[in-house]
Amino acid sequence: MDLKKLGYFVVLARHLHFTRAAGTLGIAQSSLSQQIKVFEGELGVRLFDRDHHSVSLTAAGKALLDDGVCLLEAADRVAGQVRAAAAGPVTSAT
Amino acid sequence: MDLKKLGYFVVLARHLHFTRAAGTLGIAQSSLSQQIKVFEGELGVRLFDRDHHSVSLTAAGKALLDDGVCLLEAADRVAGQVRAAAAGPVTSAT
DNA sequence: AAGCCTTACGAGGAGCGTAACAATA
DNA sequence: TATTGTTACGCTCCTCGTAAGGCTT
Repeated sequence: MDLKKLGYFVVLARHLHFTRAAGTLGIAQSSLSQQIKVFEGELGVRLFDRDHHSVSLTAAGKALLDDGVCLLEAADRVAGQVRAAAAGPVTSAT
Repeated sequence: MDLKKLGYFVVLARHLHFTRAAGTLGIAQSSLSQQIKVFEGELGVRLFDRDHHSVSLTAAGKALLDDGVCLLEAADRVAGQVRAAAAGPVTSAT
């Protein structure tokens, strides 16, 4: 489970549009296509149904969108807490 | 926040011994040393105090050990749930 | 013709191993 | 000297971008 690819997935899941999602992420659209495919391969699950003119989430994709966002936020929070712990090891209160 | 490096950190934090931790992880000891250093750099925090014959957790390291394990487990759980969602979209009960 | 996703191919960076080095007991 | 952690160097794989291809409207 790679957090980087998970982030790509979340952005794409919100746009449901490779070109725009790639723009948001600041990478090429083809790279996003590749990474999503790799991510699906790693999970062994198809996350999106892509027809030539419509991208939609599969059931697995919907499940991952919910939990994935939480996971990403949790990771961010942990990083912040670690930095805080290093800066000022507050025992309990202010 | 890279989950792979976080996993390395957790194993090292439990062994408090680079050589053994590297053995557990199945990588070279020097590689572990490098990855931990990179990880510390990414977080901007020192995780371990290393003397030549003793490795110990800093305050930040201890904080990360607790939360990091949870994060890793959460990531694992999410992956499992996604696969389950793909296999059998159980609405509520059996 | 225009828009959208995918595949092919090449460049750059990250991760890893081997080897060499420094310090402690 | 044996053990432990760090640094240097080279290799391999992964990620990304550009270019070309195929399908739909």
